[in-house]
Amino acid sequence: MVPRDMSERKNPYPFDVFEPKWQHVWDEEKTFKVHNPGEAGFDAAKPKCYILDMFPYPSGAGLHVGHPEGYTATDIVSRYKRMRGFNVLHPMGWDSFGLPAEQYAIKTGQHPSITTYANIDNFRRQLKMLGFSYDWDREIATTDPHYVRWTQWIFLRLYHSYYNTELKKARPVKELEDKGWSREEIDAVRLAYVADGMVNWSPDMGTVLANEEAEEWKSKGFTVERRKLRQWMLRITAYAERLIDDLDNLDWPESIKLLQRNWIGKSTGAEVNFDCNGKTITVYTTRPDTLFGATYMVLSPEHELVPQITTPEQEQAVKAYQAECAAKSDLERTDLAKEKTGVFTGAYATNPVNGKQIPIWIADYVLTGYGTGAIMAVPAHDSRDYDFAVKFELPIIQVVQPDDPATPWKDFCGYDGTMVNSEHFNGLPVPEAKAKMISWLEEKHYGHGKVNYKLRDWLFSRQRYWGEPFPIVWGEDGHHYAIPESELPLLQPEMEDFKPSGDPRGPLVKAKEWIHYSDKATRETNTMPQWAGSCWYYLRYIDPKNDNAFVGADAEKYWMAGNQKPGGVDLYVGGTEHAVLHLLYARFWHKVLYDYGLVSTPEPFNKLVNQGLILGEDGQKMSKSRGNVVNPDDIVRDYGADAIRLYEMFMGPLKEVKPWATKGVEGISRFLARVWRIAMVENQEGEWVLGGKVSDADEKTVTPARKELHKTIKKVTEDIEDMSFNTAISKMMECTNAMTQAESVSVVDYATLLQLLNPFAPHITEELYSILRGAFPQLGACQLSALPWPAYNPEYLVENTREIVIQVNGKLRDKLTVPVDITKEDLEAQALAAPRVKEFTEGKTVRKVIVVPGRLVNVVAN
RNA sequence: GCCGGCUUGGCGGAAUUGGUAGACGCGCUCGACUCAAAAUCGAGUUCGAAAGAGUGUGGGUUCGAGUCCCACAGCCGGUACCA
Repeated sequence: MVPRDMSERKNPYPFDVFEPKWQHVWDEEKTFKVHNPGEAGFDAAKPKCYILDMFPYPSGAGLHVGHPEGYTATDIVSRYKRMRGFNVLHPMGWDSFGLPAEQYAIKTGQHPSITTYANIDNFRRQLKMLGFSYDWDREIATTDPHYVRWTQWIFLRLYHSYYNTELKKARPVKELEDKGWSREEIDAVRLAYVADGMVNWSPDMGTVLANEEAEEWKSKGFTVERRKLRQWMLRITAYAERLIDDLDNLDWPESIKLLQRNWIGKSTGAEVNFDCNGKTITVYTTRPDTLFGATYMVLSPEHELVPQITTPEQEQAVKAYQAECAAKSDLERTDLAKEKTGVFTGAYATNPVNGKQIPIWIADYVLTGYGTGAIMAVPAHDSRDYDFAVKFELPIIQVVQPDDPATPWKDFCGYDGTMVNSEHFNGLPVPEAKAKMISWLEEKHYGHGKVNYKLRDWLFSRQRYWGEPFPIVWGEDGHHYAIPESELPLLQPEMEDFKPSGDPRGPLVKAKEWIHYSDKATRETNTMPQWAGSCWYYLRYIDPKNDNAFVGADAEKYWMAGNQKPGGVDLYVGGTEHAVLHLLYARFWHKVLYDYGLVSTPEPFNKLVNQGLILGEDGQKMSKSRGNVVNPDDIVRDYGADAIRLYEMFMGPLKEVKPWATKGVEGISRFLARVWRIAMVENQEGEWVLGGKVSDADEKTVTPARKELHKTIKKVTEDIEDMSFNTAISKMMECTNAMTQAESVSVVDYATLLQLLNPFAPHITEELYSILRGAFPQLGACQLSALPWPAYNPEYLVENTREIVIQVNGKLRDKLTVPVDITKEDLEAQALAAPRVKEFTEGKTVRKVIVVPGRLVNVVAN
C-alpha cells in the first residue's frame, strides 16, 4: 500500500462526508436532467443553452488533471446559466473506439469491448466524483450499436451523395442516375469513394495510418512504409471553399481560425498552358504576373507527360532520377528539403507571353498532388526556383522591382513591387499586373484564373477490428454497393484472434462467415477511423435514444438553432490538439447534413474556447516517464472535489498554459474551510455545528461586508460571462475575508455568497445551505441550484468619497480623499494646495494641470 | 524558413482597456494561541538603508505606457518545398 501522507491530518471541513452525499442526491433526483420539446417537464418559455465538452477517449489510465479543467469551466457556466433561467443541455459521453483497446485485445485475446466498457465505468465514476452537472440520461458511447447504426447511416448518406458545384451543396447521386450517368461516372463524384492512393502502411500494426499518426508510431519503433492501396476517401475538398468562408462568422479564437485557414490553404492564381512540340503542359501559378520571368519549367517526377517529352539523350538520367524519388518516403523528401535535386528532360516549352523556348526539368520539389504537378519557374521572384536556378546555373530574369529601394530584387517574393522587363505590363503594380495577366491569358486562351486548396481528401478507412465496419459490400462485378439501412448497425463479427492479418484488407478478412454476404457479394473489411464517431456526437446528445433518426427534427431545431444568430452549440470547450482535424471533419459532416436539411444550422459550434494545457509541478509536460503526472483521484481524496475544481479555475486564465502546484490546492482548501467556518464551529465532541455568527438580524445596514458582497455579485456575474474564473474566485476570497472579519453576518448575505460560489464549489455550498435551512426557515425549501442567480443592489456600490491620485510630472506624490461630486476646479485647487505637491513644484513653474475626474490630477511643472 | 502566441515580485497570476503596477493565492518573516507542534487567527512581504528604480531589450508617441507604434531578443505551439 502507498502510505497516505495526509492520513494524520484532520480534514479542514468534512468534504469526505458530504461530497459523496450530494453526488448521490443529484443522481437520485436527476437534478440536472433537461427535457426536449414535446416531453413532459419541458419548459418552452425558457431560452436554450447548449454547453458541450470534448468527450474523452476512455483510456485505461483514467482521468488526468487536464480533463477537469475544461469540464469544470463548462460546469460553472452550465450551473450559472440554469440559475439565469436557461434550459441547459450539458451532456457527456465516450469516444470509445480506439487503438489502445484493440492493442490490448491483441495482447490478451480479450474482446476490446470488455476493456472499453470497464474504462468507461472508471471514467464515469471519476466524473461523478467531481460533481459535474451532466444530464447522465443522455450519456452516449460511439461503440454502442445504437450509435454505430447512425454513424453508418450518415456514412451512407455521404456515399449516396455528390457535390453539385452549381448549387454548391450535396445532392443525391440518384439525380445523376436519372440523367443517365454511368456507374463509373457516378462513382467518380461520390462524397465517399474508393481510390488507389499512396498511404502509410505499417506491417507491424497491419493498418494504414494517417500522415499525422505515421511519424508518431515511427518514433515508437514501428515500421511505416509507403504503399499503394485501395482506400475509402471522403471528398472534403468539395467543401473547401465553404469551410474557409464560414469561419468568418464563428466566435472562435482567431488563432484557431487561422490554423484551419492555413490547413485548407486557399490560393488564387492561374493555370497557364505551355506548348511543347504540340503537347500542352499546364502549370499552376499564383504569380501569373511574373510570366516574363519564367526561365524554365519543372514537372514533378511522376508527371504523366515526362516519358512523352523526354529526349532519347536524357532518358537514362530521367529514369534514374524517377527511381530515386520513388524510393524516397515523404519524410525523406522533406528531410532533404534544403538541397534541391533535379534532371533536365531535354525538352523545351514555349512561353506564351513572349514565345521564348525554356528548358523543361523534373525535380521532386514540385509535388504531384498539388496544382497540376507542373510549374513555371521564376527564379528571380521565388526562393525555391531561385535556389534551383543557382544550383543548376539557369538564367534569372528580374520582372519585379520592389517598391522599397533598400530591398534587392533577387529572390524578392513580395507583392509590393512594380513590373519591369515585361513589355506592356511594365510599370504596373504587382496586384494589378496579376489581374491583367489573367484576363489576357483568358482572352488569348492561354489559360484561366484558378483557385487551389492545399486540403486533400480525407483517407477514411483503417485496417482495424475496433471501429465501425463500412456498410458496403462488393459484388461480382467489382463494384461496391451499399447495404440497406434496415441492416444497420453492421457490427464487427465475434472473433478470438484480433491480430493483424498481414493482409492489407485488415483483420476482418479472417472472419470468413461474416465476409460472406451472399453468393454474389462479399463485405468490405475496412473499418472507419476514430474520427467518425466524434464527427456528429454533439447531435446525438440532443436525442440519444431516438430509434427513427440520428436526431429528431424538433429537438434538433430547439437545441441547435435556438434563437441566436449563427446557431449551433453555444459553448464548446476543449484542447487545441483538435484545432484542425476533429473540428474540420465535424464541420464537414455537419455541412453535408445541412445541405439535406437534416440539421438547421450551417455550422455546428458557434463558440469555441480552448483550455490551456496543465503542466506538471516541474513546469514540464505531464508524462509517465517524467513521473510528474497528477492523479485527480489523489487530489479528491486529500482535498475534496470542490478544492480541485476551484483550484483548476484559480490557477490562471482558462486559455493559458499553466503549471500544477499542489500547494495551491492547499490554499484553495483553506479558503473553502474559511467559508465553512463563517457558519460552522466545532463543539466539544469535535463535531461541526452551526455557530452564532450567521444570524437573521440586520438586513438593512450598509456594512463593509455587505458592500463587499454586492461588489462581489457584480464581479462574479461579469467574470463568469467572460469565463474569467480566476478573478471571480479572488473576488469571492475577498468577500469571504470581509465576512470572516465581521462581527456577525446576515444569513441572507451569507447565503448569497454561497450561491455565487455554488457553480464553482457545488458540494460545500449545498451542504452549508441545507444546514442553514434547518435554522432559518425564511430560506425556503429548495437547493441552491434551483434558485435564481442573485442581483446586486446598485445602492450598495455607491461611494460618497473617492481617493484621487495626485501626480507631479507623472509621478505619484500624494493622494486625496474627496467627495465624488467635487468640481474639476475644486479638485485642481486642492491638488495644487497639497503639501507634497508644493514640495515638488518648489521653484518650478506649473505649466499645465491635467484633471481626470474621479481618478487623478497630474501637475506638469518645470 | 514561414505563421501564431507568450515574456509583470521568490512562484501562479491581477491591473476598470492609456490613469495608484503587483489584487487574490502560494511561499517566506514576525506575533497570538499551545508544555510543544499542527491547525487557526493577526501583521508584514517588488528591489533598495535612502534618494530612487522597476512590467524581456532598445527606441518612439503622450501630461501620463504593463497597456499604443517601430526594431530586436528569448521561450512555447503550428507548419514544412502547396508554386
